[in-house]
Amino acid sequence: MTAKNAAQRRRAEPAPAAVTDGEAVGEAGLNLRKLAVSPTYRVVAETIEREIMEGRLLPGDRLPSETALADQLGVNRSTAREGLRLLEQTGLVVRKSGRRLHAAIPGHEELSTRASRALLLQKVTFTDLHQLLMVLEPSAAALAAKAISEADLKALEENVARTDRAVQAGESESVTQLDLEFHDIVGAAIGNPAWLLAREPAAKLMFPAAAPMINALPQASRRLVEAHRRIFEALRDGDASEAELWMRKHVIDFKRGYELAGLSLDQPVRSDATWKKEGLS
Amino acid sequence: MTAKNAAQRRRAEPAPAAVTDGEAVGEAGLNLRKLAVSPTYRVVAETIEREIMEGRLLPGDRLPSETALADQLGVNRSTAREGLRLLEQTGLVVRKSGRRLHAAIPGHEELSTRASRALLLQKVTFTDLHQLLMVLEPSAAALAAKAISEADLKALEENVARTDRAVQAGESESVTQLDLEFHDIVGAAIGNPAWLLAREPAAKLMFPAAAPMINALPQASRRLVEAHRRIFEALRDGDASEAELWMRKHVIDFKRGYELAGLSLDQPVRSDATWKKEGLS
DNA sequence: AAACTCCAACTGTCCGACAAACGGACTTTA
DNA sequence: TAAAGTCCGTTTGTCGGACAGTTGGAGTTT
Repeated sequence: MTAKNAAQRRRAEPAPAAVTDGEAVGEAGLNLRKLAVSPTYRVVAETIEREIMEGRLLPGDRLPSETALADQLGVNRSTAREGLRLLEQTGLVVRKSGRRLHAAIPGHEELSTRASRALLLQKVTFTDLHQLLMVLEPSAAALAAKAISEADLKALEENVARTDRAVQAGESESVTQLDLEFHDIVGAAIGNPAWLLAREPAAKLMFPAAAPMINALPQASRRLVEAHRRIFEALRDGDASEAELWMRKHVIDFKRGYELAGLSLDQPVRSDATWKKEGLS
Repeated sequence: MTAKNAAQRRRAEPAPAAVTDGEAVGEAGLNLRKLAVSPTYRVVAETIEREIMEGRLLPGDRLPSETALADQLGVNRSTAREGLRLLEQTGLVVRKSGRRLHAAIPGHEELSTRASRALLLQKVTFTDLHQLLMVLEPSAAALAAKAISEADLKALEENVARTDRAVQAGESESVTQLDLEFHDIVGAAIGNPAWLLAREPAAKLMFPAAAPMINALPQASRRLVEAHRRIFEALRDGDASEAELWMRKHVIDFKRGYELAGLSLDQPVRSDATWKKEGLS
């Protein structure tokens, strides 16, 4: 073997794990601190996490093999693995090409998926989502007008074209998907990660929730395309207030359509499509 | 033993785990699908996750013991554990009273902590955060004016008083903390989980980032208290536009102060205080 | 009914094993 | 010589089994 049995000397000693202190005592009196122990696997995770947060492990770097890691930290491989599983879910480590683990920074993709899920469980209503997006989306359009790139414009144009076709064909599934994509592109065009993170979880729930509406009200989807086109043109021309205006109309219209389709605004939204193919890979 | 060796019959058979299919083939041709396997521990996690998402496991319910779980799913306890670790990080299961695991719905607390961390790693700038909150906070104030509860009003009033004292005492640490809290209360007052989730990660980073400013510019913190007080009064009186107005002033002023204090707007924000005591428990 | 005792059931860790997949070095072929 | 093919050491995924320390209750005593 290479250099395996490094810190493994303490034989089978299931000690209550390391000690991460709670808080120092506020006032005078006893010099004790509420000592809180974390299970070792968490300490492992936190250790690696720190390595990444503090830049000693850069995104893309390969992590040590499980055995090596366990060895360095002086824990059993099983324990180290549990720690890795924690990080894996956080998105701080990812599987590149199947096996090997690499350090990474969690993208908004993973975060917003989890956030959406949480919102679902918290029984957000359509009204809740709409209230938020009613504020965010028009501003997003305005901001995007100043910052959008050629590439994004092109993507938008194509999106509008495809949405148009999907509407003609009456494919409600595709329409909602493309609708979501349209708004995502606008949001991303601002180039502000915080913004993206703020809108995406809600958007992911609200836009797909409208699938039934597309079926019920054919003219709704036609208005949708119209609005998208106007927004696209405004963005192309760098006309912030026009973009904002149409986006606002669009979002308002969206709610109206939802109501007209007989969908209840204050019921918790259902998930459906969102989760179908959402494997963690 | 009770009923342990249930599905354990297949002896040590490290099969490549279950098969969660990729996507069906789009066009004609081969009837194959890109088959993607997930490791068993993920399948375990996804299974339990589904139980929770679909309401068969309600928040608060005790999960089966690890052994029982492993038994039911026909996997080894170690594997089941790894699955649990995934869920643990997601917040879908929590430790109530130390040991036993209970189902839960992830609160905005955990989500926004992770989101903030991600934003840090993505090197968000102060400008980014401000751009978002500049849109969200004023609207939040306006919406809160219509919806705020007595309890929240009381909390706000107290917060303002304490902030006032902290400013007098020149405790910049407390001031930023209280500032953050003030805005959190306003955000929460709307009673919209989606809203909370949207603003919190950014708020958690932006407001604390101003600690140095409080020290450098004493009058800045005085203006801060003044603004908070005005906002509180407007909310108390149900005056939406006044609340919005002052919140907007306040947020604008915040940025000005930041600049005047010589802090650079387009540098990635640093973490500091945010992470110090952020253990996962 | 409240307080106390005690034990079975759990969790946290560790050890050891092994099949399958992967990655990279080495060899053969065009 | 570069492309294609082969082979073997690593590494990951799973499994089985063990054991110390805690904990939640059942059962008992006050």
